[in-house]
Amino acid sequence: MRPTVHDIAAEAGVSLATVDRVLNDRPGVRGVTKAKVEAAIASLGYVRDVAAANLAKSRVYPLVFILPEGDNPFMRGLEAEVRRAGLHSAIERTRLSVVTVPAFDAAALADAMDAAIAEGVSGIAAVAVDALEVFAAIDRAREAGVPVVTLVSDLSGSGRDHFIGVDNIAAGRTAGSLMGRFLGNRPGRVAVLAGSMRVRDHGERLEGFLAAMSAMPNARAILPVLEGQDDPDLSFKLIADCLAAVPDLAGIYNLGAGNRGLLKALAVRGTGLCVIVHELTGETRGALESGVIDAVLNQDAGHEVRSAIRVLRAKADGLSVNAAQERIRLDIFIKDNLPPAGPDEE
Amino acid sequence: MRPTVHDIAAEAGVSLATVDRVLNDRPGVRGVTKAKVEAAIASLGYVRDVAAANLAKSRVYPLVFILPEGDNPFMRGLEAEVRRAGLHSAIERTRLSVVTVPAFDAAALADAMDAAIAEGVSGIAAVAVDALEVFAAIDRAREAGVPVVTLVSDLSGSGRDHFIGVDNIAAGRTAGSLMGRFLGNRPGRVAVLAGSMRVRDHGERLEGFLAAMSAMPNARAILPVLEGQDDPDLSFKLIADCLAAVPDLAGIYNLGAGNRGLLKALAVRGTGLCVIVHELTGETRGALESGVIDAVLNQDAGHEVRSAIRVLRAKADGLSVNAAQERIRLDIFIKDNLPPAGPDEE
DNA sequence: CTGTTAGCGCGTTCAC
DNA sequence: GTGAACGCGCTAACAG
Repeated sequence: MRPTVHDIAAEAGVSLATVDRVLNDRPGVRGVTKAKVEAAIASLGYVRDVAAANLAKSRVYPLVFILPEGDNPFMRGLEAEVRRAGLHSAIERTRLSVVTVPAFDAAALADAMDAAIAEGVSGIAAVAVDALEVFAAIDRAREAGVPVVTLVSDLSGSGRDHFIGVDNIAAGRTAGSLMGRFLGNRPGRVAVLAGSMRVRDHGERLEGFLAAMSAMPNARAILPVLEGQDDPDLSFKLIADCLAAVPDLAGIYNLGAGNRGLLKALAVRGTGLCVIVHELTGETRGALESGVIDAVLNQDAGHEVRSAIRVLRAKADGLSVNAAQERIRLDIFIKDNLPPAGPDEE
Repeated sequence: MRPTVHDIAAEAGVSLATVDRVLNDRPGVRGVTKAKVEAAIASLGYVRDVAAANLAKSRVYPLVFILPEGDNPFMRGLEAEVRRAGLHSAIERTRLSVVTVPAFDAAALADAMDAAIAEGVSGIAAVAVDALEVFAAIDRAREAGVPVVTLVSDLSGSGRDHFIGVDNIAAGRTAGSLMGRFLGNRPGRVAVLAGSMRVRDHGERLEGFLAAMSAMPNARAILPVLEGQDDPDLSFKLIADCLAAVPDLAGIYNLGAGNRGLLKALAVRGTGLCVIVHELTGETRGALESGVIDAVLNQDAGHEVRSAIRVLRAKADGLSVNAAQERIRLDIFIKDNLPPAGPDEE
């Protein structure tokens, strides 16, 4: 049996309450007493039983996820993962809720954050929009003692406690590297489709992609970036026009959403191209299987949600997080290592 | 607040003990009473608080991992992950131990399993060797009520409760697909290095690799498989000889261990080759960064260990496991999406 | 067959 | 400053 608070109390010659005060770093303990207790803790190798502690506290953690609304499949997948995690909320003593706001709408995001703070949530996870209103809302949360993590798209430089998502520069590099190798010495230019350069993750991916492509042995021309606003219809039009206008097109990298439009355009005329996109969804999975898409770069939404919950709980309790363990990997999927379809769609 | 056993007792008009008997499916309850309690459980939407239950039981789960000994870096990494998971054993009420046995030694593995059963462990995770002794030992564990999971290399057809590892046929296909695409229309033959065809995972990887290569648009000759017995020295010799004897060698796939020998041989003369190997270790990481290796296929040892623990605990409690959640993914790493080096070495 | 009671390890009033 | 006692949700003795 491992040591309990009783053992420590006995070892240190004090009562349970005093041990508890020392353990939770609360006032009302003399320095000498505290030292005695700490010595006992160290010598016995005590580790607190978190489950029992939570049981005693009977504390619940209301956590809110603020996500962009709309039909972006990745975001809807993220939402589904939050709901799924909510099923386990019982055992984890956490109560999860999702709030959706218009995409790229900084004011709406800030409002949602303020509402959450007012409600007294114990943590906020949000897909950050790069705007001053959001910086300010994060600061207000900080003042209110509510931890904030950014999800998928970061806002470094703000007061957010943690970022949960992939290294987007590395993601772009990975795409460029794969594109270069898959194309080999085949001639032709490459097109890049983005959502909007106004969000950080897209900008970072582009940066990494261009760097990797230019480092390839075979120099290759990259067409000016197409901005599809993550909108399927606009993306379709941009790609269709591009396919018509660029006879020697060799590859396409879509670093944003809007895959549906891209795939629709490729269905018309899209063989022989090297196509690399982000996010494994029902659509991209199908296109990977049928050979229309060559590779999908993915961030696991389920991992991200669970990581956000762990981090927010830890921060709410004032604990430190193991950054290495919370790092989100960039998955490379090709037709052959595609995992079986998940419950929502993956 | 969610309902507790007290609420159920009140709702059903019985005592706590009766509720507990029904919940844990223990005898000594009349059919009518049982039905009443079950109705109350359903109507209140009760879900048991596992943490509290474990606390009350103060049960511990002694789990044993049986791994091949020797300097196979992947296996040592697995062992390190078990030790790391052991640090959390406190909170999970699990006591982890590792036993190493000579690699490919079925009798030693069977003995270790019998010893574990005799010790009264509540679960066994083992890297399976494909032999009758092991089948028999698994059956004995089953009779003793001790759940068994196979790790990394499966033994389907045996009585093992679960397999934790990657789909090795898909892994081979993935390697073949990447090899084919990376080589493109470059001419040359491809060599395959294996440990031993006597273990299932190696056989399955080869099968997948050959299938994928033959499905490529450019037909390419594959040299006869080299069996390095997962031994660095033998692997070195085989590859060095191959490099000398095959002037038009274009690529090498190592589907087993022994990467150290392979890398040593490549250091002598190994530029311009497409090299794909398994398992991300300190060695393969370095070779990936320096460009000697083009891709590493990996199974996350940490995930595997944690999955094994979850599955064994569930089986020990007679619970069902969510197979989809426990599936181990095949990671593809290239230079650009390499995660930061982990605590042990990755 | 069913109910009572005493903890599991910890946090938290309250008194002293 | 410090300590005793109760309860979190559940299980397991022991009565009845």
